Amino acid sequence: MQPAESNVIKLARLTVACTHCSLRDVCNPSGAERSARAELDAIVRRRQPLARGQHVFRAGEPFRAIYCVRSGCIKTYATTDDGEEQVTGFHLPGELIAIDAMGMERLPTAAVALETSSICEIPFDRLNALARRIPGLTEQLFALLTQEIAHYQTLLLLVSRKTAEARLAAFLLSLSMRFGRRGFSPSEFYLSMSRNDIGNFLGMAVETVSRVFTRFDEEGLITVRRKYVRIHDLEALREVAGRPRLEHALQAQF
Amino acid sequence: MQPAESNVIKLARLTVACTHCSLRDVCNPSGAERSARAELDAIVRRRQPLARGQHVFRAGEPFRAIYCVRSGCIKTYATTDDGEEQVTGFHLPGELIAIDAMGMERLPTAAVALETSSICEIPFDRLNALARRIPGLTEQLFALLTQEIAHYQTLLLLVSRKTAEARLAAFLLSLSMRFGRRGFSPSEFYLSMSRNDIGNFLGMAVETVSRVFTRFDEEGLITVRRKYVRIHDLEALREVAGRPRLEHALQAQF
DNA sequence: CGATGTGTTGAGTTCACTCAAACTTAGTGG
DNA sequence: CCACTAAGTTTGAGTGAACTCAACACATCG
Repeated sequence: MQPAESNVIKLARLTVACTHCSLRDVCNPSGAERSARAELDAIVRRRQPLARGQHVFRAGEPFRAIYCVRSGCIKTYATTDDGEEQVTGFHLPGELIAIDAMGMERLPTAAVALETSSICEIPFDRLNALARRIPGLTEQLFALLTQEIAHYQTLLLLVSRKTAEARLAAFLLSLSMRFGRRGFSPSEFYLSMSRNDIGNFLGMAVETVSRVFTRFDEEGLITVRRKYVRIHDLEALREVAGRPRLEHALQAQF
Repeated sequence: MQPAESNVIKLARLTVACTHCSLRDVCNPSGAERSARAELDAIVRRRQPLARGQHVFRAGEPFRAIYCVRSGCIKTYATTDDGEEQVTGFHLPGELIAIDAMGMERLPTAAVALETSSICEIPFDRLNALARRIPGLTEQLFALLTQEIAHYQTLLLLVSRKTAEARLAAFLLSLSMRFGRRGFSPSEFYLSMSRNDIGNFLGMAVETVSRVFTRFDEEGLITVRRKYVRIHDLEALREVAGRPRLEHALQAQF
């Protein structure tokens, strides 16, 4: 009984991951969606589920494939020459990782599971071969890369122009939206990343992350208890996320 | 006499821009460099020189081409919903702009000349057509995009983990390296961007930019007078650029 | 030669950091 | 099963780097 039920859950989650996958509408522009989708499916490989703390890949390894998260949560991070780490993203089911390595020899970032996670592997050479035959696929890959660039532009703006409160609000809104889009609750979820990871990602100290969480809780915007988060006032959170840090510099722009 | 001399200079600069262009080794991997280069040359269009303050394009315009800076300096910037600006880069001769729009409908960032500048236009549809015939070109375009992503990862790390001094030192080093690579002096150059632009780009107030410049000058690292900069101690500057901001958070990583 | 924009310098303030300690939870072995 | 440990989180106190506001200096230009 237990195994059966767990299978049901797994299948449900896998379906979610597939129908909401970032590669889902890879072939929409061209008419021949059906066959293209089938071909894409054929080259995708399911990998063994990863336990918390296991790496999908490490920085510097040769780049061979891109990956799609099916369930769980994957953290990606870059390491600098002087050993510093910068968390570059948290990836939920349906989202792709290692796309920042397309066209590179080696992976610039590492990826590690924050909880038990399952992923799909899409060998890059086979994807490339497919792209040569399917019109529109290359354009879709370009689009994925430019979306990645847009992600960094947003993040940069967030970190350099916004207060700690605005950053965390934006972070929660981002998670909410992405959970919602994938069929999970947008107002209630568990944070699989530590306060340390959040702080690193948003460029603030762990203590500040913790303090801002409690402040939001006290103000009634959210309820937070450790990993659990419930968003009460989405609109107020949006208002907070918009608050700029450099009032002065902004005035000077106009 | 004057016109002739100015022509000589112009030609020299153009040559610099071409032999050091980012698209220069676009076709190296495949053997047929020569013909590919010629074909690429054929689709490149020279545009009228731009005066200071003139836009190459604005955010939201339909994306049709990527551009290569031949001379001068181009600033790119993103604008958010709430009207805030984020300078995303300064582009020197030989560097490409609008590559963050490849595969998008519309341009996400705007580009404006900071001084009299000349640029090349490479229509994207023709580049795509070329890519279909020349093996390796698509991979090169992917590489350009991932380099752009790497640029943002670096910038993010810089803004979120480094002190104001480290940011400005890194900024100067970046300019120095890029000028040097393009055949200009790596130790002596003019900043065509304002303090405001620098501050915006690096996420710090104008006054701080100014103060750090004078501090570097007093310490003998550089000589700075308005737009003019001369780097005296490259190694010391590298040392400063490496200084992290969050000593605490970093220790917690290990 | 004022005018305007850009850059510099000074004074005071504040937000987020560091250091320190207490508390909570999850995991481990007696 | 519970004490014990380790890791992660929260809370408190004090500090400092970078911000804001304000005034001044310098350059460019009609």
